[in-house]
Amino acid sequence: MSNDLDTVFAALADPTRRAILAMLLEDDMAVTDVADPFEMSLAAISKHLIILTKAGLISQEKRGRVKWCKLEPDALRAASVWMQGFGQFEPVNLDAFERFLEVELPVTDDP
Amino acid sequence: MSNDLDTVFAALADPTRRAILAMLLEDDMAVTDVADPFEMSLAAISKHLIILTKAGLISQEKRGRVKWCKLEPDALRAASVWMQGFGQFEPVNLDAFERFLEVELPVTDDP
DNA sequence: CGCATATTCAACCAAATGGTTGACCAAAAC
DNA sequence: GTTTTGGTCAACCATTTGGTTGAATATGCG
Repeated sequence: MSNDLDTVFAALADPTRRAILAMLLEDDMAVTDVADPFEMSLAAISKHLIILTKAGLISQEKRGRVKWCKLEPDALRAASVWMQGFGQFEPVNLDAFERFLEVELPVTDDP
Repeated sequence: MSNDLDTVFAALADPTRRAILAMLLEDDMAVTDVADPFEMSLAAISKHLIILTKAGLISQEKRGRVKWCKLEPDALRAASVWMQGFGQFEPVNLDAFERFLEVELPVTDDP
């Protein structure tokens, strides 16, 4: 039984894609600008964006020759709901979130 | 073991592994009993359990010839925290996040 | 128009993933 | 002891993944 959690979690499993999501958290971006800080080819980033789109994590809208990418947090929320099934979480740990921001957000260092 | 988001999300991306986690939510289980409801081989389930262990989502303890599997929600918690960053706020705002925590998620003791 | 820019497509590649079998080892049961 | 049970290991296989290039397709600009 393959549901959309498969694609959402698989999309989140790649550090490049998580870095892209972090970038889109700040603002909508064109594909070329998303690709800019990464060392890989534009085609590779384009593929990552397609994966994120199929997972519903972002949406892409073409205006002119520029395709704009926009964060769509609803899919993340769905995954989060799945996790609530494991309801034994302690409340969200702020320290962990801050550590995430320090480690994950500087996308220029991303492998 | 590792709380790396890569391995945690990759582990969660497989429906068999999510089903295993759901089973372990009810109680600790031996490897053979985990494998029982699935149609695949015991070796395949054993591999899935190793992946879950490496992701830190479960732990395995051998008592006698039986290896017991136990849910370890810490890694899930880390992933959940990561997702909260996207689900709740448009621009990441730590102050707002902290305020949100105080209002919406009052700290309680370990359940 | 002619050319640059933005993005994808197609073919290819190496490595990882998810599964299978059969041999193997340790612990328990008879 | 011998056999059964619990579980992993090793080798293999098919498919997917993440990346590369180079060509192709639009769109905008001078």
